[in-house]
Amino acid sequence: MPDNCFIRKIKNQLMGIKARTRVKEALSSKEYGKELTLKGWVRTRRGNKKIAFISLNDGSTINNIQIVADVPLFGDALLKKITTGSCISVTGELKESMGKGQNVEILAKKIELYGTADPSSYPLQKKGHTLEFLREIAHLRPRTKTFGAVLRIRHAMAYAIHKFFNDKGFYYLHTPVITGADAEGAGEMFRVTTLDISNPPMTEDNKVDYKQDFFGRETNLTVSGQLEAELGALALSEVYTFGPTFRAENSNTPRHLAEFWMIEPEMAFCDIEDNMDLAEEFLKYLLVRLLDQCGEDIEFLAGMYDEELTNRIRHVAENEFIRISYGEAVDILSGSGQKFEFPNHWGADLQSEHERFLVEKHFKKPVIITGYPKEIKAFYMKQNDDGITVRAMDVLFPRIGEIIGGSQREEDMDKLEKRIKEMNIPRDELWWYLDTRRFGTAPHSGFGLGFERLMLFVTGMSNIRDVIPFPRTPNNAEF
RNA sequence: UCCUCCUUAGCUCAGUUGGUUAGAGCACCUGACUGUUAAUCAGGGGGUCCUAGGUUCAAGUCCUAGAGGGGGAGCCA
Repeated sequence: MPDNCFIRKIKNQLMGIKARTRVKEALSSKEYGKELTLKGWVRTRRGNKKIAFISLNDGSTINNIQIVADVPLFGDALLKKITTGSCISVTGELKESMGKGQNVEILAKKIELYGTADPSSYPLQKKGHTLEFLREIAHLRPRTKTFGAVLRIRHAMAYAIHKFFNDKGFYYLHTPVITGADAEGAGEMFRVTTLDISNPPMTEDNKVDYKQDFFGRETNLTVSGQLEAELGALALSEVYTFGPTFRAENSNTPRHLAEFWMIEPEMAFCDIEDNMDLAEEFLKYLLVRLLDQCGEDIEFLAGMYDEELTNRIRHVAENEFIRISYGEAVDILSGSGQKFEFPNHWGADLQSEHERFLVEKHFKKPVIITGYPKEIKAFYMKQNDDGITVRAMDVLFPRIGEIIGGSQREEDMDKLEKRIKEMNIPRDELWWYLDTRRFGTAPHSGFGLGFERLMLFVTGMSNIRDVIPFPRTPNNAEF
């Protein structure tokens, strides 16, 4: 019977990696006396003439492992080069630690220096840095505890999203990143072109001649995969997308990115109630999994940035979401006695302050609001019989506001066409979308979850630029 | 895009009613120290006070414009 170590060796060989133990594995091992090889980046080195202590991290866990090096054995020259930020390989014996602060350590027998990091120019110090400063060195910030934690959580959430939908029988649909449609009206778009923008070909009536462009037409980066996801749902029944999304809005807020990731499930034979059920189950699933799998990282972020983080996650995971109509929300707001900067009235969209009041003060739970006036929502949303509201739903979370926006879709060809006309949407560009209503239409629903909004909630970070590795915002596309 | 606050050493910041040579902590460099825990102790080097104008005998400090950043708002996910 092969032991775990043997299996790991085989796995590592398959991956083309020489046998190496990850820091996470070493820290939880009790095989004292065993010789291990660890590789990683140095967080700090301290000590005296006789003995040196090196904190090593390889990103497998938030915790560092302590390497103990006998100074005479390795020599001053080598140890002096092992500074914060340098990369080393250490082979040594796993030991119970004599010192406080860690259970195990590695007594080094061999140290190989892969890469030095000049201490006078390496920007990361062992002291804490502000998040604003770290944004300027986004190429190095994954080496900090905070961003290590955030990126591990980001991975865990992305994986959990795929697992949730896969286990429910959804198919992952790859919708296009480059789109020819500018119909959804979800926001300003980034143009995609290979034309020489300083000297584009012109038509006779002095307009840019996109017929000569790469695709023979105007194209943009997608603002949503929803319309294409509907095509998938009306064939495979349940699909979801999970991909990059682009908005060229000049939004300068801690909640907006020009490039972000969105998850959009779309389900045939599904009404607005089923849609809300799925959204709630989905979010709770992710939170439970998060607490189960990312405990140490969450604990660190809670201690560092947000004392209430764990409680808030648990509270949302364990409580029913409140479900109210737009009309009820308006009544609660006007009857609340609360003074708002922008007083609300029926027909106007809810302001951030209104959403926060409902979620954080009035209900103290996530709230799902449905039945918005059709005037303030998109053309594709299913119209209610009252003729004035649509089956939209917004899921509002504490701290971050709208985390999900969705709806039951209008499957009736006549109603949909009428709405397209009323809202002046170019019908010709949507012939393929309308075809699904011509041929075998079906009731269906879906929603969009902003991945980074979810990340804000689960990490306790307060700026969306700190939950994506390389944020793109107005005036910033470095790295 | 609007409102508001900020920008001084590598980092985080102090700098009085405008007044000599702009400071601190950490980091860095040198040295000391036999098990450290963001090690400790002693010493040292380090400045385009965001940029450009202006007011003044004198500007880090006051005024104007611009750039960058934070927070709030709008748009939204």
